[in-house]
Amino acid sequence: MAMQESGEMYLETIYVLSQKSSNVRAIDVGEYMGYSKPSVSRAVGLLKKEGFAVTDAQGHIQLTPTGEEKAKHIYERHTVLTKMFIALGVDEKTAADDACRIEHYMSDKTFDAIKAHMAKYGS
Amino acid sequence: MAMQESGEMYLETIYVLSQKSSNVRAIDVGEYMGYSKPSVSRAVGLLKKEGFAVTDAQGHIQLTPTGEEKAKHIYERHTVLTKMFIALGVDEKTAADDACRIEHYMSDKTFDAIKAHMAKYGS
DNA sequence: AAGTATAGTTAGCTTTGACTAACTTGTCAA
DNA sequence: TTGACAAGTTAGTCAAAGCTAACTATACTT
Repeated sequence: MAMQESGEMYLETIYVLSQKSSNVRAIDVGEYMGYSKPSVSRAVGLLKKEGFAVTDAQGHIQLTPTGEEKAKHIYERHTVLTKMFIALGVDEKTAADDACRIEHYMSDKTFDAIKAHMAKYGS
Repeated sequence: MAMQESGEMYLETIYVLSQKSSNVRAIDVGEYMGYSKPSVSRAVGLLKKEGFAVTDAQGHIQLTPTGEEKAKHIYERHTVLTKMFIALGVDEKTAADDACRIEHYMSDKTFDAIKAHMAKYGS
């Protein structure tokens, strides 16, 4: 089955945190997202089962190539949509919040059209 | 608590069907949305409890003023977003499908910015 | 070495919103 | 008038994804 919004958010968060520090732990993910430890534990377990992440003996979470690809895919939506909303005059926080929710529900077709438009005319 | 995507979709569907025929029944809503009778029954029950809809003895569903206002609010998102995506070169079906999902997750601020932009430059 | 704090997991609860099966109710036709 | 079909409801199931409580295991401190 296709990944849900929830799984995508965990993937994206792990990806973002990986950019800052190479040691991403479940507790960091939980703090970042405002979720409890068991919720993260469960979600990371699912990501592992689906082949998007692995953990080492120290509990450090890393994305697999597939996981990273997927995370980048989502994160690109996040950045492009945020930029578009800001370009339309929306404040940064609202733009980012909206992008964060919408990014999971937009088809590739529509996103590509937006991306192309932004590349041409976007600030 | 705030209404979820599910409730908004039922409201919107009742609203759209009301435009075509004044007698909207649960079965029509179910067929339109592809949901079973019990799902619609339950959902309409919730809309009634929250004051967004009423039914008469014949089972005809009508939106209350509050319900209609809310439905229009969502439906406007639907039409404006669909138009925007089409203006960006997306095919009609994809545009409508994406709008249908995204409409529930966009803040008023961002939507108003898009609406204003479309009013100025939109086709 | 013992105690404490931190991190992760397990078990079980809750809500949302779908589903099927089975019942009720009302209308219409033979 | 009786039988059948259509519409709606009730009861109970399931999955997703959050939660708390309580357990385990590791690691640091004294």
